[in-house]
Amino acid sequence: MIAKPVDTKTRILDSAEKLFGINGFDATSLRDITTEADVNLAAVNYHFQSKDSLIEAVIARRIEPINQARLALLDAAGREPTVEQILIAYLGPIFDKDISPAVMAQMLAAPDIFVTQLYRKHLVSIVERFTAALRKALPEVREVELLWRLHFSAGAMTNVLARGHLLGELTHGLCDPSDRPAMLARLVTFCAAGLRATEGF
Amino acid sequence: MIAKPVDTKTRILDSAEKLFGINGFDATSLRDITTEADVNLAAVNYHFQSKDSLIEAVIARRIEPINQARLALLDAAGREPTVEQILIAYLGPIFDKDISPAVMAQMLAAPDIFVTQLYRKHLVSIVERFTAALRKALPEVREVELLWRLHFSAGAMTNVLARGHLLGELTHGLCDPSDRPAMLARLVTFCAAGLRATEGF
DNA sequence: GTCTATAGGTTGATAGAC
DNA sequence: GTCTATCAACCTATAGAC
Repeated sequence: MIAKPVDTKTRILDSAEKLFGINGFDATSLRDITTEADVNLAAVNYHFQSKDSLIEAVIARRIEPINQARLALLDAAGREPTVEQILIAYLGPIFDKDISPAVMAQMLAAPDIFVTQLYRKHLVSIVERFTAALRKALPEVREVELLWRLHFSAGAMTNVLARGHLLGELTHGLCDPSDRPAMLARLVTFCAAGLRATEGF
Repeated sequence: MIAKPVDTKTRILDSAEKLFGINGFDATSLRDITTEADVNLAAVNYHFQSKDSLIEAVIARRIEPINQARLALLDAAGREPTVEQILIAYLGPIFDKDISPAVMAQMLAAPDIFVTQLYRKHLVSIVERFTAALRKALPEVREVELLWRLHFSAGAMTNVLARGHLLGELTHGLCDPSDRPAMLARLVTFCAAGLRATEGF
């Protein structure tokens, strides 16, 4: 079997994704990326014009297939999906795809303008679809509460993507972050309970 | 009333905290900080030796009073605190103190070594105390589950600290992130329900 | 303690040969 | 498309005068 040759552009994207995830966008220089990818420094500007555009490209390459998978799962759950089905449709693809979770996490700390831009470009329509589904599944939860709780859920998801791998270490092996399906199940259980919570305590 | 003069060291810490929160650790240069603080560039190295030590100092200055407030609240809740009381003791001080939430969020995206170090230095003993309290309040939840759910809760908290202010904008004003007590109450309700969730679905 | 000046190194981006 | 070479700007950290 002959290894398929990978073109320069893809090699840059792969290396950038890897290094961005480890060290962040700012701390990763174009030189780091081109060295890792074993391509020439000038190639990155030839293919992506600027570092900012490269960051955008790294994210866009992963987020679009994930969004497609999300909608497909939501549709497959039928006309009246449960809270759990909705959460699995939203969260599952992120855990499935060979996305670099760390890159997603880096976005959390990126400047507001950058995050807002990405949200509007890649996420707003998805979030609207899923919010609508949840609204229907949880008619007893007021709209404001629902939106806040979605925000909390997104945070739980991001944190587990960003730092899940440390949890194994910090709990002396008791928690196993490499078991992705189990992690997803736990996250869904947690968020579903939070979304369904009764107000006031 | 005469304004209290603020010394150089404090001015550097204040400016660093502000700028780190907005642009992150890497993207903020010592020049940015000294310009904002209106002090000389060399002063930062005189007072803090290096940029890394400055980052450490910025975080340590805030985290220690918070941890003290946390333990005080936990103690004040008595010998058998409820899940809600425990959560309020842990989460409340972060929302109270005039900490820069954004700086806390930046830590989330920092390199693993840095995060692990900070965790071990400032958080591990606190987390142990709170985990023990929760274990007692939730005897029906297995240890592994509890640890995972704490991780989820921490994520929800961090996300709301880091990006809560965007939620107002993104929900067209429906959610109001400036109402901190309401935000805390919602977060506590959400996490408490998640922590108490029944396994399997 | 505070300053100026600068060393010594990195960065993103580009010009121009092949 | 890919390379080398280089620019101009920026960075952290420090030496040494006051």
